[in-house]
Amino acid sequence: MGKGRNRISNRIREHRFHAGGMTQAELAETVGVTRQTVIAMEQGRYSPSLEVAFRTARAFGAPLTEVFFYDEDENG
Amino acid sequence: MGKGRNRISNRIREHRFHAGGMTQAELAETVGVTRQTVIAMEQGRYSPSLEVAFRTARAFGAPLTEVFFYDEDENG
DNA sequence: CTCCAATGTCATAAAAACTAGACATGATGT
DNA sequence: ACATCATGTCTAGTTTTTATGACATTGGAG
Repeated sequence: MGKGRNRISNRIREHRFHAGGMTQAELAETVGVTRQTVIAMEQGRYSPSLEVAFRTARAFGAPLTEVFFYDEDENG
Repeated sequence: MGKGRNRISNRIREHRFHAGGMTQAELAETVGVTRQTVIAMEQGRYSPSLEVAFRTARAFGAPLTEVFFYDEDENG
């Protein structure tokens, strides 16, 4: 969907560090995606599929809504 | 992604009816997607993007995790 | 019965997510 | 200096999501 910038933000990085310094590669394997996907996701370059989002949150033992956020502003 | 069946389930239909009989077409316009997307999503034929999932939940005034569910069984 | 709204299907095509591999850089360690 | 790990970039390709439009079915209302 992406006309302009992404309305989705996340705290993947914080969760990785909080999880004892889990690397992007480790997270990727746990989630079942490639390292590239983790990097792009973490940088907010695109919003992942709901399934990947759920598995990512689950990798941290956190609910999805504590890892991903919908920034609502303007036209909504 | 998507080898076997979908691990994502949802209660979109229940929320639609609970929201005073909101139609699929109305939901589609509120969310900003087409009617087809709502139908496929509601039937669980695929897991939507996180952004669409957030907007869908928001259309019901409910948190994402009350509309979409990650069914974890086997090889998680 | 006829009209219409709501749901659903099918096919085609564009856009976005995701994969795979090569390569660059900064930090850390030997 | 050399090796290694973690991060990040780039290009190119596959898969999935999403759009568009045409059409079938069901149920209710006039």
